[in-house]
Amino acid sequence: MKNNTVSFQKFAKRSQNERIILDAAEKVFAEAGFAGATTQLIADVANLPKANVHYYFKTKQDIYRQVVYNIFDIWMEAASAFDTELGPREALSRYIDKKMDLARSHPYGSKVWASEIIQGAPIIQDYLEGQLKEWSKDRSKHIQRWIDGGEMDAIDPEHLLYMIWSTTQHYADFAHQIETLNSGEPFSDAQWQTAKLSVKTIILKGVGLSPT
Amino acid sequence: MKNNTVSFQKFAKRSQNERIILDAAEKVFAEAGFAGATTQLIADVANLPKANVHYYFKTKQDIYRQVVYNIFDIWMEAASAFDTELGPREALSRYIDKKMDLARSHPYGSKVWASEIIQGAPIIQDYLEGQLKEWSKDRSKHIQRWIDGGEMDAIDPEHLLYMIWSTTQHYADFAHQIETLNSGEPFSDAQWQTAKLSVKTIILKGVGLSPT
DNA sequence: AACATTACTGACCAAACGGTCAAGTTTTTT
DNA sequence: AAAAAACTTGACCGTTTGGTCAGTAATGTT
Repeated sequence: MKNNTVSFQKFAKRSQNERIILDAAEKVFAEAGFAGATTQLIADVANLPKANVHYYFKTKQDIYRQVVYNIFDIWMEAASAFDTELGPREALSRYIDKKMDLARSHPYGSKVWASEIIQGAPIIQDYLEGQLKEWSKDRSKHIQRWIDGGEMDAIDPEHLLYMIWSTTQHYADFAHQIETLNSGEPFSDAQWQTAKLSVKTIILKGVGLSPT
Repeated sequence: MKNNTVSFQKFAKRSQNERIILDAAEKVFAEAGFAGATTQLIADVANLPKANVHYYFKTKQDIYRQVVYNIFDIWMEAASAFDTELGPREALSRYIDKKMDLARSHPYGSKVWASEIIQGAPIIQDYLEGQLKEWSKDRSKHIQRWIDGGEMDAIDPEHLLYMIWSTTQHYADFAHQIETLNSGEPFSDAQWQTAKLSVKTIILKGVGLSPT
C-alpha cells in the first residue's frame, strides 16, 4: 500500500503516536482507574495493537505517569492566572474562571488526578511536595498580605485555596452525578455560565470582595 | 482448643464477621479502587482466609455494593441536619457541620463514593436517580423559597448544594494532598475547627447570611 | 542500491486474579 | 447424644493480565 501522507518531519511519527496513546490512556484511566485500565483497552481506544503501545511506552505505569504529569502541568500553567499583582478581586476571579474552564475542557485529566490523590498519590508525591507546595505557600502569603492590608476578610488562605480547588474540580470529577441530577443531560453553555458565576459570586462575596 | 468467649446471640457471628469484612473492604476499595482491590487483600486486612470472605459474600461486587450503600445511607441520614424549618442560617450551618464531621469520621467511605462517581456510577446509578435526586430537588425548592422571601441572596440552589458537597468532601477525598501541604501531618483538632469555620464563614457570607 | 534505523505486530508466557469445592470443625437444635 | 446447621479453610482452576520477542515492513541515510 502506498503511503498517501507526506512525512516532512523526522520525529513527527513518534510524538504523534505518543499523543494518541496518551489521549486514549487519559480517558481509560479516568473511567476505570489505574488497576482497572488494561493496556488492551488503551490500545483499542487508541486504535493500535497492544504490542505497538508497548513499543512507545515500556510499562502501564509509564503511560500513567505521563498522563498525570500532563494534567498537573496544565493546572500549574493555569495557576499563573492567579496573578497577585491584579489585587484580590481580579486575581481570584480570573483563577476561578480558568479552573472552571479547565474542568470543562479537561474532565478526564481532572478525574485521573483525583483518583491518584484519593489513593494516596503513589506516583506524584514529589510533585505535591515540590511545585504544588511551593505555589500554594506563595499564594497563601499574598492572600495573607491582602488580609493584613484590609483588602479582604480574615480567612485562612489555605482553606480558601482548598475551596476554590474543590468547587471547580467538582464540576469535572462529579460530572456524572451532576448530569444525573440535570435530567441526564450534560451542562449547556448557559448552565456552565451559571455555574461559573455562582461559584465566583459566593466565594468572592464570602471573603468580603464585591463581584466584578 | 476451648472456646473462651461466650456466645449469647444466635446471629451474632454472621453480622459480626460481615462487619469486619466490610470495614476492611471499605479501606481497601478506597486505597486501591474497585479493580485494584483484591479479595485476597481484603481478606488479609480483615485477618481472614480468602475463602472465608467468599463464604459471607458471594462476589467482590457484592462487597463493594454493600460498602457504597453504607456510606450513602450515612450521608442521607446526615442530610436530615439540613432542617428547612430552622431557616437558612441554621439549616446550612448545621448541614455543613455535619458533612465536615463525616469527612473526618468516614474518609474511606467518602473516597469510595468519589471513585464510584468518577467512574460513572456503574453500581449506584439507581441511588442517584432516586433518593439523591429527590432530596436535592426538595432542598433546592426550600432554598428558592428563602431567596424569594428575601432571606438570602439569589444564588442558584443547585450550585450552592454542589459547593457544600465538594468543599466538605474535599477534606476527606483529598486528605492526602492536604496532609502533604500540612508538612505531612494530619489535621489536628484545632485545624479541623478552623477548616469548619472557614467553610461555614465563606459559604454563609457568600450567600448573604451572617454567620452564627 | 545497499544499509541502518525506526516502526509495527501476532503469538506467546508467567503471574495474579476471582471464585469454587470438598473436607473438616464448631455450634445449635432436637 | 445424635443429627442438623453454620462456619472455616487449603488446595485448586479457568481466565485475564502486563509484558516479551522474533520476525517483518516501512522509512531514512549513505
